[in-house]
Amino acid sequence: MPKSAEQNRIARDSRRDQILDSALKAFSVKGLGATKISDIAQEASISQGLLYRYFKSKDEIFAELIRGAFERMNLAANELTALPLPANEKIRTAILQLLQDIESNEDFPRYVLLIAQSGISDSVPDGVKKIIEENAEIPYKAMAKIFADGQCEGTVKDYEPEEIAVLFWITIKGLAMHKAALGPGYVSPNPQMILDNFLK
Amino acid sequence: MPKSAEQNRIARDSRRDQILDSALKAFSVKGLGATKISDIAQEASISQGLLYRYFKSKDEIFAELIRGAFERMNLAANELTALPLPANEKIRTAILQLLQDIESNEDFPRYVLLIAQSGISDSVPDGVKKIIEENAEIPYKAMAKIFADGQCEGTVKDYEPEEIAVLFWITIKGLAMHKAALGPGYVSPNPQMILDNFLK
DNA sequence: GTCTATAATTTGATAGAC
DNA sequence: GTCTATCAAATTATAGAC
Repeated sequence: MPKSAEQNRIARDSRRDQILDSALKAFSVKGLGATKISDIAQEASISQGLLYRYFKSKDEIFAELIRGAFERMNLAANELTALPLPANEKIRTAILQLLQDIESNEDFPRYVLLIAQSGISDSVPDGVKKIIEENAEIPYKAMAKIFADGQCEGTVKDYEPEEIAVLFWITIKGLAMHKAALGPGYVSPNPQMILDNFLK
Repeated sequence: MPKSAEQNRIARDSRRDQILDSALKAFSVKGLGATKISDIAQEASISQGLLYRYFKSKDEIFAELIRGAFERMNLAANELTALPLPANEKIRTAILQLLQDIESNEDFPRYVLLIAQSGISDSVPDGVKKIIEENAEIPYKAMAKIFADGQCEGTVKDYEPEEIAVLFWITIKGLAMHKAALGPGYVSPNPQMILDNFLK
């Protein structure tokens, strides 16, 4: 009995995901420019030629990963904003969740690295630049709004909400990169110390 | 009259410095793997061939930059430690100086980026890996000591000194990278807000 | 000291067999 | 769908002229 169209699609998607996952590992460690197509193929345990059945180029794989990273981040930001909680509880929830992700979700620091690298490098493909421009500010604005709400509620420190949001995200990015650089044996910071930076 | 040996050495050193400076610009923006020798030569306005009169390879240039970066950082850490001030004043001095460097010293964020990239990437040359291993902990230990002193003096928050030191450095690194990613028009954070994270 | 030209190598992408 | 073989382009590094 031949495979159904549905089965074919699922198999194809799973192969695609496998390649994307391998590419994420490679890109996050070596960067876009230093990652060879052969690195990705080897990590995915497939031949170099087969990879081109699923993606047209290295840049396309990279763009797909960045797109996915922002999609998840924006989804998370929206969910957080919509939570029926006072601002200080939203902040507590966000920090605990993000620290948890850094600790135990292997892909999370990789995505952070990917976005950090893309924002800095000017040698990313044009398509990716556009994605970054369209999305880079969203998480900052989302958190700035929550911090401003918290100030109205009297629970958040009295600095400019935009500045607090910058501090918030560079702390998260910094911790993710710190873990990526130092590996599993890194000094995991007390979540209360992080919360302390933002809440009264 | 022929140039003296001394004059020759100075001319040679200045050319070397010019190449290193161009390489720092290129590496910090594109990363080690994506930076081509021709990029560096073009940035320095010299031919590709001439570059090889001063450095054996791209890796050698990279190693030289990393070596220099750690040298400066360790020097600064030692000077700070030796300052005849109470711990909270040392911390204030360090933060104000580092924020100032991020703002107005163009090379500073570039060095931060360089070290951040080298710590994460596993495709750095072996010589560089050794330099990183030997030096990576020094700034963390120096600041942890100062925070511990400050706790004895009653001016620093009561979290683990090692954890505070991690938070300190990821904040600095994060701000440097944030500026590098967003360019001159970035949101510059209130220094008092940063200080607030560490001092009682 | 400096450049141009080029050799040698690496790498991205394609073609064709199974 | 998958792999091996191969082409074409890019890149490092060297050689030789000025």
